[in-house]
Amino acid sequence: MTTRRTGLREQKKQATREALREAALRLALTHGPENVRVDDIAEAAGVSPRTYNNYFSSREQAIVAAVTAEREARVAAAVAARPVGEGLADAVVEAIVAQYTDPGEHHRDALLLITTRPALRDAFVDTAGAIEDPLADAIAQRLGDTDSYTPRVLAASVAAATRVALRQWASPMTSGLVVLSGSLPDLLRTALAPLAPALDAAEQRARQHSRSE
Amino acid sequence: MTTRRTGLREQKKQATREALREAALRLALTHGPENVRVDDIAEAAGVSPRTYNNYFSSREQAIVAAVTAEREARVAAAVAARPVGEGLADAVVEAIVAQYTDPGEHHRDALLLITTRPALRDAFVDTAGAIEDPLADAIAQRLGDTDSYTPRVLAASVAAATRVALRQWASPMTSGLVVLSGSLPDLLRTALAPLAPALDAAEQRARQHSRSE
DNA sequence: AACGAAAAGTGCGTGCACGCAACTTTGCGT
DNA sequence: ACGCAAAGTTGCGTGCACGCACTTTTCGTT
Repeated sequence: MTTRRTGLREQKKQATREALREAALRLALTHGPENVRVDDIAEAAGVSPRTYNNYFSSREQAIVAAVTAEREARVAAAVAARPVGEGLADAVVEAIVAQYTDPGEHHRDALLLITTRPALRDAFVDTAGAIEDPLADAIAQRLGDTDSYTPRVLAASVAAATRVALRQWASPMTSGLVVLSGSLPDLLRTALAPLAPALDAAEQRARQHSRSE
Repeated sequence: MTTRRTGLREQKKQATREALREAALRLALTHGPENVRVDDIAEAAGVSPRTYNNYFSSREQAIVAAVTAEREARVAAAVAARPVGEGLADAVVEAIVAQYTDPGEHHRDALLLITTRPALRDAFVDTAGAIEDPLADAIAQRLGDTDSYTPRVLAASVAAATRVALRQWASPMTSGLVVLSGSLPDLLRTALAPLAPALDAAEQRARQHSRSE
């Protein structure tokens, strides 16, 4: 046994996953989300309805996945790729902002749809939780701390702050008195700022720890 | 109009809610969670199945609620009740630990059941999210900061750290090599510790701000 | 090349969540 | 005391999530 997760299998699996989420988004855009049934998505993707449910556990999840696909892995990779001289707080913030910054906006209409419907909005906000585990690994790597809860707590907090920013960004900008939400990168920086002291403190402790042993 | 949320209505509502969660827990304990249908819970509580679903959106939620009822409000109240001289980080940590520390363990068997079944375990861990909004209000109160995202981000982070602690505590203590999880208060303090710098820094900023205006 | 185990896909059946549209209860204003 | 508006309850119908058992596909091994 060499590498479990070998080629053709995983490849087809990813193809099916992509076909499903693309079909879900396309149908949601053309007919409106509430007029798309699971069977339609499955049929459009060429699989059985039961198989659809092996990949996504809700219609909203499938639709939103077309926009947020693989973001969790990219965030973790982005953190790992940051220069070692950079502080942990900056590294995390920049990595997240980069991944949520819009690259040309292929999905402009999709995002409009998502922010419009509450159910999709919720599903979209919840995707922030997916970065938690990969991010915890990346932070643990940076801190050289693989056996305490600190990386997990920090990653969970970062994910939580990201959720706050996403919810604000996607929320109907309460018309009357309140300001209309700024750009997503600005919101993310603002939401993540309060966590910087915690991230930096963890880094300090990690340094001291590695120096003393 | 004085106090919306007047007496008899809300009273009955709470009574129904309590009847439902008590019934759910009792039936789950006697017959096992997977042998309890929604209709059974509703019937035992004396309401229609449809009404059950107006209160809880899953069987697991109802069962777990019997143990975690009103915890969110109590956490917020506990934070508010802490002496003003105390640092924010200490206030929050002590408030949470106090609310999750077991008062006599009425629910010992219930907790055993919850930690045993994965579905119940997940629902239990998720209840930590409920403290987010009330805690945000309490923190905003303490900081005198009602218009920035900081309280919401801090509250969300605290909730996230709490989730980490709960998950660890309720997790099957992977038999073999890994240590068995410590007491819940200890776990909570450990999980919340990395956030102390962020909480204290926010408090510092709040003080400076109020001094300069 | 053939075989056997593991993994992915499928069909079926069951219980459930939730929108909707009555209907009943509560409580405030007069 | 009365009546109306708001809040809560209920039954119905629809689509869905998911466990289970079975078929098909993939892939390492001999």
